[in-house]
Amino acid sequence: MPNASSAETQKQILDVAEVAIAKHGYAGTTLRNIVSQANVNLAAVHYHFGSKEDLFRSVIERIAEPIVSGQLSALAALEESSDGQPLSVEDILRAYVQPGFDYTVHREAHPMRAQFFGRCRTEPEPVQSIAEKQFRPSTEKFLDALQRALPDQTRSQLDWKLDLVVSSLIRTLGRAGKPGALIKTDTPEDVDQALSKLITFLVPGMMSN
Amino acid sequence: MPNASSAETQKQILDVAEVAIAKHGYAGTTLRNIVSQANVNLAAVHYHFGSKEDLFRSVIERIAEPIVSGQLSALAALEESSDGQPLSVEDILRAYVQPGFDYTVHREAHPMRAQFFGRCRTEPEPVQSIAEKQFRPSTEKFLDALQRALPDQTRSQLDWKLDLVVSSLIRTLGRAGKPGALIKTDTPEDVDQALSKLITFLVPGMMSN
DNA sequence: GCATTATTAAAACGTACGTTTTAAAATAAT
DNA sequence: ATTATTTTAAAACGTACGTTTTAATAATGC
Repeated sequence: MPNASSAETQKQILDVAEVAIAKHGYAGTTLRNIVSQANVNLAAVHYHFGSKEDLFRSVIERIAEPIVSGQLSALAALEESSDGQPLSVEDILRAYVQPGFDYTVHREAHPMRAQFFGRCRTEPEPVQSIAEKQFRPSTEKFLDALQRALPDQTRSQLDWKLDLVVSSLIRTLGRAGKPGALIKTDTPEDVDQALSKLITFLVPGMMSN
Repeated sequence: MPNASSAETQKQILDVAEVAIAKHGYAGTTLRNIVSQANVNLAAVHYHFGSKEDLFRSVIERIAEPIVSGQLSALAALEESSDGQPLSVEDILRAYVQPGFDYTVHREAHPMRAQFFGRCRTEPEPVQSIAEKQFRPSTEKFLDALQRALPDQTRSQLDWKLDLVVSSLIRTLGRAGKPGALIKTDTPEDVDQALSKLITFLVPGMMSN
């Protein structure tokens, strides 16, 4: 029966691990570095999570969940209010991209979170598979929606196009604040404008055949 | 005065290091793993390159050079044959993307090369800076060309757009052969068709304002 | 209160890392 | 041919890794 301080310890480890992995990658992140920043004992990682890889898995799951459920509910809300008419590509992409923007820029989330996602798509196995597995349910539903909106495009075409949308989203979020980036500051106006520009950049390519 | 076998040793180290870093990242790649695969002595790395970081620098430089010079000569050829008329966005993007396709898919280069580029844009410093420095001269020239072709767009807009083009290029190359990827096989027809589809996807967004 | 469990703490385990050192072998120069 | 130099080889250096073990402390159940 876990107590309050146990949950705190776990949260501190997860918080620090998330940023550390985003900054230095999985192999470049050491447990000793994590526990030092988190002010917990080294053995706590194995006690609460089992191993370094299991800790990584927990970090990914915790991060992905709110984004995936945000995407799914945004899509559901769209379909709810459309009364069976096909959705526009722009609306679909917005629903897909918006939660990532919200959770990495607007809200409490650490700005390093986008960097973390970028790493999830380039790190060696099993990191890639673990991350992809987390997002698959959402990806499938959005591909279905895109297929209905763009019936003259093949599924495989939509596959790689949506994959490039994700690449663009991650890159945009990860470069926020850096010189030449689309997102200049983290003010809501800046972020909303950036989101619109990103959508404007992506939608025409999505529709072109 | 280096001899023939010295150059061979260096090449073997560079070849193996390139693939290893692409697969496992900088921190995940060990010198002992490299020299074991390359059949050279551990001390040879420090003797020929100085340190692990210097080796990494050498790998990046060797890979970037042919691509950058390919991009620059393609752009120069375009401007040569256009007699001062503005270039089309499609032609510019083709000149920019083509060398990457050639050197990572068509030719002798290892298919892991695209993965390597992807890593260069996400790995911690100083890796990112080293890589970006290699491509900057080409990037600047292409931004100039895009600015002439799209005078109604701001430079900062072209900045992040071209950056997303690079992201899409790298992602497309890195996923070649995997399920759902744009590049299905490494046959010239497949690759050329994939390049055209990628350009078709990117050009409209590049022009939209 | 006492026994039991859950959690933290500290130390040590074996392994592997990047690097340096020392010496041997191969190559080039005179 | 013999010196001088370059390159390879082997071993060791100090450090740090993920993990395990052992013990102490804090919380819970009866």
